[in-house]
Order: sequence, then C-alpha cells, then structure tokens
Amino acid sequence: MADNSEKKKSPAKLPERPTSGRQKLMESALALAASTRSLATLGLREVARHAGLNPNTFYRHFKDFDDLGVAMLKELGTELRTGLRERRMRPAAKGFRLSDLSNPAEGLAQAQALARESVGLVLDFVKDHREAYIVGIRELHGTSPVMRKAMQQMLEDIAKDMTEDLLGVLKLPAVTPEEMIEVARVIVRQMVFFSMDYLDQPARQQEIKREAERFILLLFWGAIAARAPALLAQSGLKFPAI
Amino acid sequence: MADNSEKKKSPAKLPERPTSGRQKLMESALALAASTRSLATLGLREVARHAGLNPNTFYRHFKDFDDLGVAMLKELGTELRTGLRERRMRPAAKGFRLSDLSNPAEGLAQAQALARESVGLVLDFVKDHREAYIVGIRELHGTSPVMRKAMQQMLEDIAKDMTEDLLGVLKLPAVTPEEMIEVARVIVRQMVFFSMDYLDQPARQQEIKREAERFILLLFWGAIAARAPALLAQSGLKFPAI
DNA sequence: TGTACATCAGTGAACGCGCGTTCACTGATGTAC
DNA sequence: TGTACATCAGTGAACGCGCGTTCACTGATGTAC
Repeated sequence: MADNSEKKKSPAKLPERPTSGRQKLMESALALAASTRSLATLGLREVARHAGLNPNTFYRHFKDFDDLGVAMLKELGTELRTGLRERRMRPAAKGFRLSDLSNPAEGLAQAQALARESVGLVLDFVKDHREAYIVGIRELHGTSPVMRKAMQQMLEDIAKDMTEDLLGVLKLPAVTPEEMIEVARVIVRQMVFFSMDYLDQPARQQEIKREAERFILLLFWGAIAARAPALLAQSGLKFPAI
Repeated sequence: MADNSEKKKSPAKLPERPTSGRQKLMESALALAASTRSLATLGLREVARHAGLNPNTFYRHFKDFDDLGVAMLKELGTELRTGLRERRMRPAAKGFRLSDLSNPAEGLAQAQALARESVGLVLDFVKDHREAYIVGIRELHGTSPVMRKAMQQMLEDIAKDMTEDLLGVLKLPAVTPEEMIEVARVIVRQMVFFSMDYLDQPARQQEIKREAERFILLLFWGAIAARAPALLAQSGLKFPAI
C-alpha cells in the first residue's frame, strides 16, 4: 500500500510516462481542490470524472481517498519547499555575504536588500504555484490533524532554512541564533497572510510587496534596537517611509 | 428568509426560549464543525441528528445549509469581536493613559505592560471560546468566498479597534497613525497563529504567551528605532531576554 | 369566557440521486523459456 | 523468433446507503371577535 513508483526494475526506458492515470487523478484533485478550495469536500467520482477516467480506475492507483490526499500533500510539500530552497540560494550566490560586519549601517542596508529580494522570491513563487499554495494553506488550519501537522512542520522547516540564510548572509549586531529563529518564524507565518493578499488582490500587488518588506525590516530594526540601540542611532540610517 | 427573531410583537414574556430548535441546531453545527474542524463537510441530517431533531425540522428554521452557515458565522463574529472589545477596554480603564509622553522610556515601559495585558486577554478569550475560534479561523482560508471575506473584515476591524486603543493609550514617538494600523494588522494576524499554538499545545502556553509579547514589543521597538533611534539609545531601556 | 381560525415547531414516510465500492471482464505490455 | 503466462491500467454494470428534499400530517400556542 504505502510503497509506490520505485519498483524493482525499470529498464531505464520510461522514467516518466506522458500522463499516467495516477498523475491525471492527482492533477485533477489539485485543480478541483484549488477551485473548490477544499480537499475534504472532494469525491472520488468527482475527481475521476474530471480526469476523464472510470471511477473504478481510482482503485488501481490509490487505496482510498485519504491515500490520494497524503500523496498529494507530499508532492505539494516537496514542490513548495524545494522551490523555495532553490530560490533562496540565489541571493547568497550573488555575493551578498559580508566579510566585515562591524558597521551596522552596512548590515541594515544588506538586510533591506535581502528583505526586498526574499519577499519578491516568495511572492513570485506563490504566484507560480497558486493551486499548490492555496490547497496547502487550506490544510494548515484544515480538517485533518495529519495534514495540519505536516503543513506546520513545513513552515517550521522553511523558517529554519531562512534562519540559516540570515545567519550566513548577514549578521545583525548582537542578535542570537535563538532570536533569529523566532524572528524567522514570525516572518514565515506573516508571509502566509501577505501571500494570500497577493493572490486575492492582484491590483495591490506592489503595495503588498512593500508592506511585507517594511514588516521584515521593522523586525530587523527592532531586533537591533533591542540589542544595540546606540549602534543604530549612530548609523544615521533612515527607515523607508510608508 | 433573511429576517429572524425581531418580530412585530412579543409580550415581554419570553425574551429567550430555553433551547429552541433553531438554537439547538446552531449549537450542534458549531460543536460538530469544531470537532470535525469543517463547516463545509457537515450534512443537514448529521446536524439534525446531533441536535436530536427530525432532519425535516431543519427547514423550519433555515432555508438551506448555507443559511445556517451564514447565521452561525454572524453569531460567532459578534461573539469574537464584542468579546475582544469588552476586554480591550479594561487596560485603558485601569489608568494606563499617559499625560506626559516626552519620555520614550516611559512610553516603552507602558507598551510592554500593554503588550503583556493584551496578549493575556486575547489568549484567555480564545481559550474560553475554543469552538467559535477554531471554526472561525478555519473559514479564514476556507471554501466560501463570502465567509472568507467576512472573517478577513473581522480581523481588519479588530486591527482598527487595536489601533484606536494604542493611539489613545500610548504614543510612540513619531509613529504615525498609518504606521500604527499597519503594525496593528500584523499583530492581529500573528495572533491568529499564536492562538492556534496556544490551543494546540497546552503544555507550552506560558512560553507561547511570552513569544507573543516579545513579538509585539519587537515591533514597537522597531517602530521607534525607525523614527527616533536617538531617543531609544538615550533611554537606556533593556529589551527582555529570550 | 368561549369559539374559530392561523401560525408554527415538530414528526414520519417516501422520493430520486450520487456516492463509494465490488465484480467480472478486456486489451496492452513485459517476461520466461 | 515464437509461445505461454503474468501483470497492469482501464472499463461497465450493479450493489446498498445516506443524503437533501418534499408531502401530508399533528399538536401546541397565539389571535380575533
């Protein structure tokens, strides 16, 4: 039941069948869940119908409907996290890394650039994976405890990824790793809302982007102010206007 | 269809029937939705059964299932917002209002006390209204656009209430009302997550409370640092340790 | 005070429908010898 | 190279079930005169 794909043999011929029934079913479930905005309300026959298959064929690929749900969430999870992981590496690769961090002004300027870049990446990603994102977030507060846990864990993992990045790329004076993960967590969670706004209100996208950037910067300034207020005062930096 | 209760006459005798069928149905729907964690998956017969009524009786009180959903959300919304409104008034009544705001240290000390009090109130409230809260939040990213809009509007309204409070009770130096509403909005949204954690992880309640307080304070410090870093540096305030 | 009527919450039986699931079957592809 | 068999994705018909909804009815309460 639990195992799939990875069978004993496959003569290196067909690594991916064009669109297998299994894939069609999962794609249909995703599309339907994203438009109906609920996995829980989908029916087996409904999904099979949308996929152009006999309801019966469903059982060739999945034990029951939960089985499909789990498989789907796993795929979405991988898609979401690897997508973000790929993108988050870019800023670092671009030479963001600082060698001398004694100047907090430079640190904050870097933070600002990083915040801008990161927000852009996340929101672009969300736009590119609209369906996966909508369905995933719905499960975050959704029916199934299993899926809720999985989604919460994913957000937590993303926050950890982000903390690593932040610690590697920029060093905010006197901010500890523990504080950093806490900050990363609230950023990730807040981005859930910003992302929803971004999808729901296409006309306000630029504005939402700027709101998100300001939010992140505000946290960074707060974190520095909390630890090294004098450094901040002497830097003469101006916080971007609303 | 749309009108209810408020009929032309009622001889001041029975202002509230003990537990009318209508009320029983709504309570059953709430209880089932909170445990199943989904309004969308509830069935008319299921709700009637739980209420100990004939499925048919449902139609005496509601046009269809959506009708009940709307009525329920309206009740929950009122409960949530008035509950919070009542509670939020308390700190102000306690004499929090400052007359002289020239000293930022005093402002921040007030902010800290206010953050602590507010977080406590919200989390207590959520604990007291577990079912209403869970169902409401589920609708925030849920199936029905109508209910999503309604819940989003409620969060926005709460943020506005909060901004009023903050502006009335404490004046952070040089922070504008526009910045304040933006800060209030991210706080409210973040509290959605903190509240969920609070309900889901009873063992970590104190820790979550402190996390929420720190988050709010961090924003305040950030807001002041962004506008008046010198004031902050000279105040000599210490940010609470993690 | 009594009678006639309207309203209203509730019941029980019955309907047609779409659902998940099972069964027996098909036809294509892969594998053994 | 050919033959026999296994596997596997797919089909179509049929099942029993719970669902939302409708109909005709009941009994209690309120209202008019």
